[in-house]
Amino acid sequence: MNPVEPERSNVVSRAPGRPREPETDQHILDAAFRLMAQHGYVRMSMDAVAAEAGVTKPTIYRRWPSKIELAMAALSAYCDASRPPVTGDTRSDLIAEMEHFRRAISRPYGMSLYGTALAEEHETPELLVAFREYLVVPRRRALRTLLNAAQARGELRPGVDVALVVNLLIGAFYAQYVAGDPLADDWSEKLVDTLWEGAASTR
Amino acid sequence: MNPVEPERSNVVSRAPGRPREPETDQHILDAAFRLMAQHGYVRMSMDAVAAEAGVTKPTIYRRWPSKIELAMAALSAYCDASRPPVTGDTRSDLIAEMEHFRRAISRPYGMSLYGTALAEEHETPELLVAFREYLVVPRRRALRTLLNAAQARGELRPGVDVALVVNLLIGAFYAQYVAGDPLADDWSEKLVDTLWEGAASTR
DNA sequence: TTAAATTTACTATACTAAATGGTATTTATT
DNA sequence: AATAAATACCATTTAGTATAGTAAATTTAA
Repeated sequence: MNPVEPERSNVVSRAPGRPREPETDQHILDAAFRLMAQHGYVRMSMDAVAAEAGVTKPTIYRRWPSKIELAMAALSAYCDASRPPVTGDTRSDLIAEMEHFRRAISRPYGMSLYGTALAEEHETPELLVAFREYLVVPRRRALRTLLNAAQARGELRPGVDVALVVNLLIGAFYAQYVAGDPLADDWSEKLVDTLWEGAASTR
Repeated sequence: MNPVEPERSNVVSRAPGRPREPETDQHILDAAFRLMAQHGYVRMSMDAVAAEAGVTKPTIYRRWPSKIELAMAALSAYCDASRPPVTGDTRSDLIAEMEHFRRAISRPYGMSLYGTALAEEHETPELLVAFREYLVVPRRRALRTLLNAAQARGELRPGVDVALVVNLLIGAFYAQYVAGDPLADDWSEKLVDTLWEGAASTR
């Protein structure tokens, strides 16, 4: 997933020859990510990536052997490991995590990446695999950890499937977006509370 | 959204000239829908549609003026108005509707269409608009109707946002699919029950 | 110490082969 | 005569490559 490193005969001493421009890797990855989110994988052209990164095409191909490799590297590089801190209060921790998610998909083109990853499922399955690994799994794992802790503290109704609750939480955002409705500021709070208390009026 | 009809000076008498092949419209729409679902809108080529429909490109362009118009027509034609019957039992009606949905996105390429519609949000926004109108809105409306009736019967906890419950129900499928996990046969039932009773152990 | 040789990175440009949306022209059918 | 359909075509775009020359680093030799 990382750029192809030039061979080195000696680990300590610098390799001979002109060293790579140090900032170029990131410029290319940023451009690729942005163009893929905005236009989709198919419409992300290598010419456009080169132009936006301020380099030429051979400079890209020196680092990544193909368009799909570049796209996967861009997803990997974007992978946002920063998560909201865990306090131990289940409700506020869930809301914080969902707010983090809401802001992510409220960014410009924040949801389009989901689209192109799903759309490429059959043509370019590696893209969906990478997308899941770098952008989907980390958030799901964080939510699962929160809910497992709540379950250990006896805060969950017996028999509740934690994975299903994760799907309910995350999916509600997808559904709202797919429907074309806006994600209001108090959405995360209402979402967590409704799911926590349930929809039914009687037990 | 319908194919362009040739002008007719007289409603009763037949229009002059060679009549259109009667089944061609549907063949083209079927091919367009299938190819769009399988390969995505960008990769759905007019040549491939023509080949799969057993016609030539000008035959398509006689009916729809452009690729995007054909794609929207294909979505419209696919629009599945058939819904499971409503019995009045909220739980079983919800489960039936969700099972209907589960089967739809479990079909081959059933979810890829969501992907390409989302991916085209900025390049071809008409596609997402049509997708919402023909494939998203009908299902959401059916669920909303079910839940409104339940609410009128006092079956919902006071203050519950019906639109939010719709998002929770539908979105859970999306989230499961995006995560790459299979949609088991008892999914709809577990989903409805979990959401109905809530996740919390105490009131 | 210094200059040349070597090695690698980068730019610029052109190119290929294939695919694509759309059309002008011709032929077939009623 | 009038319309539908088929053939052949066009202009453009695209991923990827090839070539020629320049820039920046190290290695080697005088």
